[in-house]
Amino acid sequence: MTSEPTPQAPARNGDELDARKAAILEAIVTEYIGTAQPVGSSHVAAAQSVTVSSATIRSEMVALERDGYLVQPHTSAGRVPTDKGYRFFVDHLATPGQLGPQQREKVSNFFTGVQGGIEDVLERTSSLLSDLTSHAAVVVGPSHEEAPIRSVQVVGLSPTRALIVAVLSDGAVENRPLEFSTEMDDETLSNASAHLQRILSGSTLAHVPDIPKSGNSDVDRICALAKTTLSAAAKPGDHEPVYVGGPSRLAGSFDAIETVRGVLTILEQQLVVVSLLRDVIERGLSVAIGSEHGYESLASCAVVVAPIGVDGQRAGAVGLLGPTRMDYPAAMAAADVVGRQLSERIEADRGAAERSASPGRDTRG
Amino acid sequence: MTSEPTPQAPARNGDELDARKAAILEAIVTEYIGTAQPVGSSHVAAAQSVTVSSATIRSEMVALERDGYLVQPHTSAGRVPTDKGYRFFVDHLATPGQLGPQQREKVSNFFTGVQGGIEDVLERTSSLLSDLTSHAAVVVGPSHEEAPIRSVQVVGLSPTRALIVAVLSDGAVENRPLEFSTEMDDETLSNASAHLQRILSGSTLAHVPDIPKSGNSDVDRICALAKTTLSAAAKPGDHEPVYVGGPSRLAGSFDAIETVRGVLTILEQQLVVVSLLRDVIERGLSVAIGSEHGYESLASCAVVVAPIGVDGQRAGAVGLLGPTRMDYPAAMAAADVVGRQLSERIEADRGAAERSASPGRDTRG
DNA sequence: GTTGGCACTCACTAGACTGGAGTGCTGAGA
DNA sequence: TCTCAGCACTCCAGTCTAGTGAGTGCCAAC
Repeated sequence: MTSEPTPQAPARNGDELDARKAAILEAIVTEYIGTAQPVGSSHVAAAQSVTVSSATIRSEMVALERDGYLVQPHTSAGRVPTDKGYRFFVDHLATPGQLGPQQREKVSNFFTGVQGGIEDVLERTSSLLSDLTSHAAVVVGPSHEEAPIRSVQVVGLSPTRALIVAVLSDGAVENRPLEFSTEMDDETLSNASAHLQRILSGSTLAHVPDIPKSGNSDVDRICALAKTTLSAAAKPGDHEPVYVGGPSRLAGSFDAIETVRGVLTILEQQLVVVSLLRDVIERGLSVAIGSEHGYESLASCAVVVAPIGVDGQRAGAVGLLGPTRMDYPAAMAAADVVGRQLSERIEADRGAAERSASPGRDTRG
Repeated sequence: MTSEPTPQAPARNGDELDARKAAILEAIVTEYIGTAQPVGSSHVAAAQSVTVSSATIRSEMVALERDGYLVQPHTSAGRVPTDKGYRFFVDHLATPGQLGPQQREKVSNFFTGVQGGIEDVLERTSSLLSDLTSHAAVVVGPSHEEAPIRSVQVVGLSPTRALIVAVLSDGAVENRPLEFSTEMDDETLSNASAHLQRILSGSTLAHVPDIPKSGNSDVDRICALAKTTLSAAAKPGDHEPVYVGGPSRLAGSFDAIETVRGVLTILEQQLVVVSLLRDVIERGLSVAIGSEHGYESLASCAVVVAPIGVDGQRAGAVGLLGPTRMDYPAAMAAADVVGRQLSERIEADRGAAERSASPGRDTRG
C-alpha cells in the first residue's frame, strides 16, 4: 500500500528516517526475520534496494543504532532490530502481505465448511489461524453482554438445583446452575421459565431488566435468582469467550525455554489475553511489539491483532503471538483476512437473527 | 508401606528383586527424582535404608543394570533409572503418598467453594490439580453419551437456522445448530420442541429413539434433523469434554525444548488425550511410564491417572503429565484425592438428579 | 559525501589439559 | 560365599589456549 511513508500511528517527534536509512533498516529487518542472525553491513550491501558500499552502510548503521533502531549484541557483531526498529518497519516499510494461494484456499474452505455453534467456530478459527501462520493464535469472541436473549429456560436437575439456560441471538448458549434453599417442583420451574422468557426475551445480559412479580412467591424467588445469575454471567472476565490455538508453536519460536514458559503462562490467563488484545486495539494499533504492550514476560513477543467487527461495532478480535522477529506482513495479512471473514460470518448469523426477531421489539436493550 | 516387596500389579516372570537390590533401586530412584543427576554408588551408600558399602552397591548396580532397571549415561557416570526401574519403584517400593496439610486444605476449599456448571467445575479442577502437583493436568469429564436428557429445546435464530439445546441430567448442556432448507416459523419450532421434549426426555444421546410422526411435516422434518444432530453429538471424539490445566508447567519439567513442543502438541489433540487416559485405565494401571503408553513424543513422560467413578461406572478420569522422573507418590496421591472428590461431586449432583426424576422412568436408556 | 583499505574486536570453535566423580576389578578377611 | 577396602581406569565437565572469521570503526583519497 505505502512505499511512501504514510504514518498510521501518530508519528513521534523526529521519527522520520531518510530514504537510505529506511532502506537499510528494511534490509536488516527482512534479513534478520529470515535468518535470526545479526546482520552485518556486507549483507545489507547485497540487498537490491541498497546501492551504496558496505562502508557507507556501516556509518548509517551507527546512526541507526544511536537513534535506537538497531542494537549490536556485542562489538564486532552485526546488528539486530530493536522494538523501535520493528515498529518503524511495520508502520512505514512493510508492504502489506498477501496470503498465498494455498492459504487462501484453506481459509475459504474453512469458512464455507465450518459447522457448529459459534463457540465451535471460534475455537476452530483459532486453530486455522495458528495453522496459517505457524504462530500461536488467539480468538476472543464477541462478548455476550450485548447479544439479545432469544430464549431462557430453567431446567430442574434435582429438587433444589436447576440450570438456567439462555440462548442468545448470536447462537451462544450461557448456562449457570441455580441452587434453591427449598425444593421446587417441575411446574414451578416451568412457570418460572415461561415468565422469564416473556420478560427477558430481547433484552441483553448486560441489562437484565427487573422481573415483575408473578403472583407466585416461589416463581418470584427463582426469577430473582435468575436475574442475579444472568447479570453476573455477563461480568467481563468471568467467562470471556477466549480460544487459544496452537500454543505448541511457541516452543518452536523461542529457544529460551524460560520465555516459552512465560508466554504459556500468559496464555493460560484468559483475562490477561482479553485485555492484552483489547489494549492493543484501543490504542489503534494492529501490532504491538516487545515492550509496547505492558507485559514483562511478553517482552520478546509481538502481538498482531485484527478486530472482529459486527455492524461497525467491535466484537472481539483475533490475534497472533510470536517472536518479535516474525514475518509481520504475512501475520498481519492472515489475521486481517481471518478477522474479516469471521466478522462476516458472525454478522451474517446475527443479521439473520435480527431480521427474524419479533418486529417492534428493540433488540438494542 | 512396604520395605518388603508386596506385588500389587501382577508380577511378571522373574521380575522380583531381593530386598537389598530393591532398597538400592529405591534409593537411586528417590535420589534421582530429587536431583536429576545420575546417582553414584557412594550416594546410595549414604541412604539410611542401605547398610552395605559402596563397593557392594556397585556390584549390585551392575546386576540391576544387566536386568534393565538402570542405565549408565556413559562409563564412569552414576546410574539413572529406566522405565522398568520406575515401574518397579511404583509397583513395589513407593509408599503411598499423602497430601500435605496445605494441599489438603486447598482441595477441600476448592470442592466446597467451587460453583458453576459441570464444565466449569471440570475446567477448574484441572487447574487445581496442576497447582497441587506443579505438573500439567488433564481432566476428562464423564461422556455425555450416557446421561439422561432432561430437556430439549429448539430455539430459532433466523428463519432457516435454529439451535437445538439439550440439557442433560448431569448438568451438561449440548447445543448444535440446525439448518433448514425452508423457513420455519416460531410456532413450528415450539411444536417441535414440545414433541422432542416428550419423546426424548429420559433417553440418552447414545440411544436417541426414533421420533414418531407428529402429523405436521415441518415438525417431523425438524425432529428428524434433531435426532441426527443429537446422535452425532455423542459420537466419541467429536466433543469430548477435555480440560487441560497448567500446560506451562511442562516448560519447567523438561530442558529439551523439543520435548516440550512434542508434549504440547499431544495436549492440543483432545482425542489423543482421551484415548491416552482411557488406555492407561483400561490396562488397569494408574501410572504409565515412558514408552509404556504408545506415544513416541511422550517417551520421556509419565502419565498418572485416577478414574472418575460414578455409581461404580467409569465416568472419565483425571490425569497428570510430567517427566518420568516425577514424584510418583505425591502425584498419585494428588490425582487420587482429586479424582475421588470429583467423583463424589458428580455423583452427588447426578444422584440428586436421578432421585428427582419422574418416578417410573428408566434413566438408564 | 562516498569508498576502499586497514587495524582491531570478539564470539565461536577446536584441541589440550586437568580435577573429580564414578566405575570395575581384585584380593583379603569373615 | 559374601563383603569391602584399595586401586587403576574412564570419561565428563570445566578451563585454558590459539586460531578463525565475520564484522566493526576509522581514515585518507577520490
